[in-house]
Amino acid sequence: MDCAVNWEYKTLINELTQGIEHTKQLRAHFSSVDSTIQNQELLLQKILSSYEQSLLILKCCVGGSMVQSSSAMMPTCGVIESSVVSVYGSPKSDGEKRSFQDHHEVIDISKKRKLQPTWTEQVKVSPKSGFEGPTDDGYSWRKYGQKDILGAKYPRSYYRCTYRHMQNCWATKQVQRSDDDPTVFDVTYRGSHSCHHATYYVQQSTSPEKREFKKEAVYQNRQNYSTQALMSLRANLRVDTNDLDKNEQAACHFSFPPTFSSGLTDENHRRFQISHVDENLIGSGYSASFVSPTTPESNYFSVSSSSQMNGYGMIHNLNHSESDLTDIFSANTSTTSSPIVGDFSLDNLELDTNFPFNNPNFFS
DNA sequence: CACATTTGACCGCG
DNA sequence: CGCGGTCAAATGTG
Repeated sequence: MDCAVNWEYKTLINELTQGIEHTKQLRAHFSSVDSTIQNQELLLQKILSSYEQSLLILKCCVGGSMVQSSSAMMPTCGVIESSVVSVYGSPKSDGEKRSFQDHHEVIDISKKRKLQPTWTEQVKVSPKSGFEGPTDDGYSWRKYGQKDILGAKYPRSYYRCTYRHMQNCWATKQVQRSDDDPTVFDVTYRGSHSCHHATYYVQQSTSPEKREFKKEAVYQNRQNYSTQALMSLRANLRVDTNDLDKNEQAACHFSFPPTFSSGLTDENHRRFQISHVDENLIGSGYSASFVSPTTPESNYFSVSSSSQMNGYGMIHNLNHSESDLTDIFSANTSTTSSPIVGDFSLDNLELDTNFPFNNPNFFS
């Protein structure tokens, strides 16, 4: 399947290009008075994300031979390019989708859905917030259903990304109030965002009451997270960030690429943690083991047999499988490529920038 | 009018 | 066949 190889190749190029671009931006930030630490962290995360994805692609492709992976990866590595994304769409409606629905692909859809990484967190809301549910988490969600669940006191709400159609973002989440503690909501996320709208609080399209909801806690969470993420990055990415903390001023722009672990949102907490799991799972050098600190009054995470707990008392339930890779790839770059910067050298990164990324022959 | 939410119907899976 | 997840028409909201 040539298109799969092609996709992998393109994605790889794209990711590495982004990595370079973001690193360059980061370098600019280091010498900029206007740079905030958050900006720098964001960029670092983007960079890391790009390299992680590239690594994963390489592992997928090299590990199990390109030919094999082509057929195997096509569905699972989540081709979310606009031309193909409809595969993941509703089994009903949309003539566009039908063109992809030969027998194989129908199976793939179902597989894909199942294999999408899911993770659960418990979000405690303060009673004064009115028990409306967990606040917005930096993404725009649109409710598409509600169900009474057997044995549960409260109905479960289903949300999908507002930008599902506009940006082919297939992230969904389910919110269910805990039976025991009505101030606690179980939020199950499925799939990761490929949209560009994972903004802070700027362009919220959620309802006003939601917007009001617990922003401070989330914000604090993000801040803490960012710091931790930065620490981890320093440890894991081997980027020389010694000067990072020195620049503290603000020039905020958030336009997150739909990469696996970018941005400063809660959502990205989760992604980092997933990547940590992937490391164990895949046995790769996947090294982003971010921890997600939290404040007692904000988010906390549930314990279960499959949970991971970090040093901050934050726990994630991660239902994962090898095909978590899927999501990494499905979170793929809808950011289209930034230009390759020829004169940039990543002195502190252990990456050969002379690598012939643009040479298709490398992959053949 | 353009969104978002609600809610009953539908569908696939176990 | 029941349950959970999703769809989509109806309704609500700004």
